[in-house]
Amino acid sequence: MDYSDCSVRIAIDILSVSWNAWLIGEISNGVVRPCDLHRTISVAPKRVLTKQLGELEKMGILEKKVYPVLPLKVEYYLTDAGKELIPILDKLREWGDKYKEEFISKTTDKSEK
Amino acid sequence: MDYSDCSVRIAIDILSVSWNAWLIGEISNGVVRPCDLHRTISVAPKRVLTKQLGELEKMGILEKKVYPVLPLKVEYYLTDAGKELIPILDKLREWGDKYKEEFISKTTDKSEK
DNA sequence: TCAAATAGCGACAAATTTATCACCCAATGA
DNA sequence: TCATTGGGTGATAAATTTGTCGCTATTTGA
Repeated sequence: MDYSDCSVRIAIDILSVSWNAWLIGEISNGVVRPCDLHRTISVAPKRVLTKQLGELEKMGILEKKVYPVLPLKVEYYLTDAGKELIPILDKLREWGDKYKEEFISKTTDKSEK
Repeated sequence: MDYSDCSVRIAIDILSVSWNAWLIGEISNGVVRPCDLHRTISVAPKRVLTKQLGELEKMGILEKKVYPVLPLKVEYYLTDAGKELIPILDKLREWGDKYKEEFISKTTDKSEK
């Protein structure tokens, strides 16, 4: 997988990484502090979320705000690039809702290991 | 990564797997025979494309037509579910086109290992 | 008879991604 | 003083995904 300057790939690569889509969704929903994100997406290891938040910031999807108060307060916001991923996530969800059942029935046959 | 009945995830998981997005794109473009797909997506190992075509068929994204002629002729077509991924891929491409430069400049700093 | 084209599979290795574990620092409240 | 909250890191292990290699089969054309 490395048709790396392909526009489609760039977008997919961002959304497909571990918890990114969920993170982006929650942040656009107003859950902007790391500790709250940890609580909300509690199945994801803390370390991983922290790392992803950093990556997404570097990529220009998120913007980090650090308030110089104590206890330290940090917030992440979507950049314009990040905001424009939301309608795409909505489309993906629509597609998923529509075909989920069919999809699950077709792929959950034998194995189940 | 296993919020597995999540609609968004299901769609992303399909598109993010190795050559799937490209395969779907080519097929919707009229490149429907395995041998032609191999030639078109020549950077991808033959074995991998074959496997993915099978997976996409099982998932209900592709439909396989085998013509009982020799030399054996096989064609893959998009199902309705598959066709409905095309506009989403277009949106992803649009997003990528718009933010690609910015993205690349922000992520191609140090490392380069 | 042999090479080439078409379609495909199994087993294993390499690479990448995710997760785990144990830490650091600062400040607050009991 | 000690546990708790909030933010974060480094090293390494586990898991998953991708890729490699070598095969099988059939038929056509040289």
